[in-house]
Amino acid sequence: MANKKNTTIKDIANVLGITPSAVSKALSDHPRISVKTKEAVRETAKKMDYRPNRLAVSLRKGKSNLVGVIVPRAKSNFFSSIVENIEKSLNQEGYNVIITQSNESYKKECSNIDALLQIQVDGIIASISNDTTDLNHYKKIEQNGIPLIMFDRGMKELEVDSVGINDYLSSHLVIEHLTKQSCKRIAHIGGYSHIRIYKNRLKGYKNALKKYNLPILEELILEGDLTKQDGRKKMTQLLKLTKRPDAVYASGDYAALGALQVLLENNIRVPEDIALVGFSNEPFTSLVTPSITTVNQHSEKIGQIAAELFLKKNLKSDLEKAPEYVVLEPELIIRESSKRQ
Amino acid sequence: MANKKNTTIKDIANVLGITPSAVSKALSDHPRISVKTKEAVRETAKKMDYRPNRLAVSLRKGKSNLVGVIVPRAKSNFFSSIVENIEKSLNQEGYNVIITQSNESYKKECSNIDALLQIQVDGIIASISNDTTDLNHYKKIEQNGIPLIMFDRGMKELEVDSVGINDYLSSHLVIEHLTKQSCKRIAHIGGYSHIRIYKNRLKGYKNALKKYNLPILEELILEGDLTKQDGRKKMTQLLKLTKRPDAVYASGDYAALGALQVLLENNIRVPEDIALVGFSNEPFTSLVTPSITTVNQHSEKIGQIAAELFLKKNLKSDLEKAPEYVVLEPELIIRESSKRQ
DNA sequence: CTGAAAGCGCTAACAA
DNA sequence: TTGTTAGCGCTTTCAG
Repeated sequence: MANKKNTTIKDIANVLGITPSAVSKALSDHPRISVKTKEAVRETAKKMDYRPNRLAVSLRKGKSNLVGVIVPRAKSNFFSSIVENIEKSLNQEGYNVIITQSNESYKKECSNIDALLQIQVDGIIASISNDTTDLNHYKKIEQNGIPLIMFDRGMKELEVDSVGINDYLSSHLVIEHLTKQSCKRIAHIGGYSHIRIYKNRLKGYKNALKKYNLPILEELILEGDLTKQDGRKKMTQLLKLTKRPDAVYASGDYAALGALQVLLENNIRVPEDIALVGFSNEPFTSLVTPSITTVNQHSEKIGQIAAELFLKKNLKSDLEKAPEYVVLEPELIIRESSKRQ
Repeated sequence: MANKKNTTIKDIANVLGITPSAVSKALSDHPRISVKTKEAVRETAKKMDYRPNRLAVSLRKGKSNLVGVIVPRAKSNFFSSIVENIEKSLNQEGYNVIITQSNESYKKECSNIDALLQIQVDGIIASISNDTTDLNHYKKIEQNGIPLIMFDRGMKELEVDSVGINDYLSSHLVIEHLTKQSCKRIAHIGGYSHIRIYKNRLKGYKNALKKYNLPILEELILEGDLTKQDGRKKMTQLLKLTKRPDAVYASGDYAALGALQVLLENNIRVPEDIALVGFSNEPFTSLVTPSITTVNQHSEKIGQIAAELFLKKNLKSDLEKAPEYVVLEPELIIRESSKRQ
């Protein structure tokens, strides 16, 4: 913080021979201040390079104009694009955004929340880490009386505003596409099912199999953290089966990438022997060979809507209102890894 | 900010029948407070879920315990890994880190700096955007009396603490390797040379060519923003030459990727016809086919050192000290895109 | 239209 | 060992 003393409202007042309160009012364009004074104040403020002390303003107003964002991983293109759009929307409204990442760790998530609450953010926009099952730290946010908005990964136990895509439908699109490629034994590498989106994708997967008269085989349904490592492990496991799958639908692109690597290492042709579909449309899916079919989640939209939900909640400061759930339509992006024809 | 009134130091004082100042001192473990009082205060503080109001503390102390970080792009693995390590180091010291991204835009960089100064961060750790030539906004930071630390991309005009790798040497490693693959016409897709690191890489490139008795050909030296798009453009341009290069050294992995795409689209064999080297060791360089040879910049180290530089400067609050420059050794990672043997 | 004064929550001299 | 007091910079009633 400044060594060189910043000019304060008082300095301006002294220069102009008026009181600090008059300066404050002039600066905030109070109606009962003469135009002449206002102009004088604004002018000397500029001349003296006056910048209001946000700390003081916040302390006084009980509002920091800071919004905290918690993402599981900032590297992921999906999340970073969401963050970008949250920032864009909130900056326009005069908020500054503080980005933190949990690295998929429950512990880091807790400390992030603590840090944000301590900084006195006006609200938190978050996506839950894979590692999180206990939700008490999220309840702290409510207890602080500030809004919480969730995106992508929510939890049914947490009744807060949220935005995400229709995961159930996503699975339907994937399975529909794979059956058209005449796949019959479709495996699913899923995320932890305590997280709603993964649960819904699993549900959609099972339901779609039924719809297309395919059997649901427990040995083909796996659950993990969807990292590249996890994808490798799960694919290796699937290859050990006496009856191998002829398609793999992974609930995340990184897991799909890991699976692809294992397949290629074992000289299994993709998609001819085993077709592959990922989730999230990370940029690398179009870079690898073969390119990976995946589901686009409209990250820009998600960020924007999350910001809007916060603004709405914050404006009304009506935390008791029933939560609003926004659900976007998924889009299947078909690439080489699943196109047999 | 809290609707439900948070407990303050005063509340605790009232409960215990002592004064706020006694509570304050007890909480900060002041030596001249009785152990009994301290215990009582700590206990009721916990019971009442007391959390100090950082705004008030900051206002009072003239120190926010916030450090701002500006990265050109948060998506890039290089930068996100640096940020991760800055966070890790500074959190340990009780600082919270605010991450902002300039998206390689001068304008956004300015507004980021303004935002950070307004939030009253205690220091800023930044890497310059490609788009930036004017440096007045950085001087504002000094004017605010807080330390500025630069990493990776610095500017010679800015005499501040900084950390990066030996770019000059990096180019030498690259050219040495390429000559060993018997490349004779090595093109360079460089970054804007007003940015020091790109200038140094260019210098290293030219110098190494001389060392290996290869001619410096201006038509093989290009300059741009090093995006994938830019890489495509520059590669296309190089292919139009009557005498094509037999190797391309790009100062960034994204540009290398763009170049690779163009090469493959034109059925040019990599590395047999044209060898390719990138810079930064982004994860995708090992994922594409052929995998891309690149330079590892030790991002973890850079983040950690940047944090240390800040702490040192901040501790001494001695902004006048001569700036410290930390230079790390680069490491060439040889992959398929340049291995001819 | 402008000024006086109180106070947001906390800390730190100085007193007692 | 504890209390008193002033004040960080700003906003906001309430008077004038």
